[in-house]
Amino acid sequence: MHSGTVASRSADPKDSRESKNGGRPPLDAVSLAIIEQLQEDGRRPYAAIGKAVGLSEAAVRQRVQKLLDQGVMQIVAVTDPLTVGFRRQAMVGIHVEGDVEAVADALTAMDECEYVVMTAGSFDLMVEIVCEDDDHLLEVINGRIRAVPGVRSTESFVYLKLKKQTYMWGTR
Amino acid sequence: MHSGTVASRSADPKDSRESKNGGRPPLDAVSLAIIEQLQEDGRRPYAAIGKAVGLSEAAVRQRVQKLLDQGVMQIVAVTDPLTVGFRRQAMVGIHVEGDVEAVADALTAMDECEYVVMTAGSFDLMVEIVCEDDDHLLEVINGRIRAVPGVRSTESFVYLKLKKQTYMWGTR
DNA sequence: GTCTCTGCTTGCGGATTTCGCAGGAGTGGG
DNA sequence: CCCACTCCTGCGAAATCCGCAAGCAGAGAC
Repeated sequence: MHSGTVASRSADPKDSRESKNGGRPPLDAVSLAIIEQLQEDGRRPYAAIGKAVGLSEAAVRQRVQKLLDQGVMQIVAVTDPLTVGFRRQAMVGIHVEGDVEAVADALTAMDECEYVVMTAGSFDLMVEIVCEDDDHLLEVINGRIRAVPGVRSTESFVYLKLKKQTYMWGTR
Repeated sequence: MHSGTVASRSADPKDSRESKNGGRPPLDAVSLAIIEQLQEDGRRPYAAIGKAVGLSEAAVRQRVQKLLDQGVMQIVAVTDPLTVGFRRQAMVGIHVEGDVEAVADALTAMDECEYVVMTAGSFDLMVEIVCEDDDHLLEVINGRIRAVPGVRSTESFVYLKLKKQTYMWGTR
């Protein structure tokens, strides 16, 4: 029902330059503040957020709902995978020949790829892999990733220890 | 109050091999299921989670609280930084001489480092940097990171486009 | 000017959820 | 056996969520 609002926006000719990253105006200052609140505590009640950002409870509720619908943010539990039983993680740098985006899409479709980003530098693509054990990791990297058409070569960086993991941009 | 529980556990001699990653038994199956639920929706009510994992509402609440207190998981809003006004991101690979962990700690203390991990491979450390613009990025990488004692050299991979970002391990 | 659209506010009530606390069951130590 | 500890359940009271309605203000379009 809320998505109807978004759809009507897309129909607006002025929004034709809308791309996948979301061609919407960078983001309102108040919404930023709301996101900050939820980055500190994803379960913080709407009333408390409203008090913090200077909005009514209902307004906060509407904004949060829209932000979620639009995919601008998501409220989720995050963990250190090592703690949750995934014993092998790695960052993999990839050299691509041909269409980088196509390769990225193929990797995105893999469950074990938790993070996929196109980069400038000596790698065209960097992906983070989450696996249960060494065999699994080997199978994913040497079996599946290298099998993707366009992947010229890969370089792996197995995780030894996760030192920091935050989601607090804007909170500074 | 709940932290007291943790402290008493630490006092147990059997837990002496407890390290920073948390020397606790890999994690209960039920807790795993709870985390899965919260990875799908960080605001899902305790009663609904309880129904899904076969526990009472109160029990789920206690478990979640403990998981949060222990730092096993956190419930937060996550966004694509590009959407939120941070226009420059980069992964930085670092070669270290001397104590890798000390360097990692120094980088962890920097606000702009969102992600710090010790790796095996041609880099000793990989860190993800979130900045507002090119100047900021330059200052962080060439000014601050390289100034950390023990950093021998760095290699940067500027983000062009974030293709995937999930937090759904265990959901497969 | 008027009309319309969008977004915020206030207020409301009912359903739902959160939260604290009083037990009860199971375990391991002395 | 008893104690201490952990984990669970059940149950009210308080707070929160959620939908809805009416009113208002600003921005455009015409």
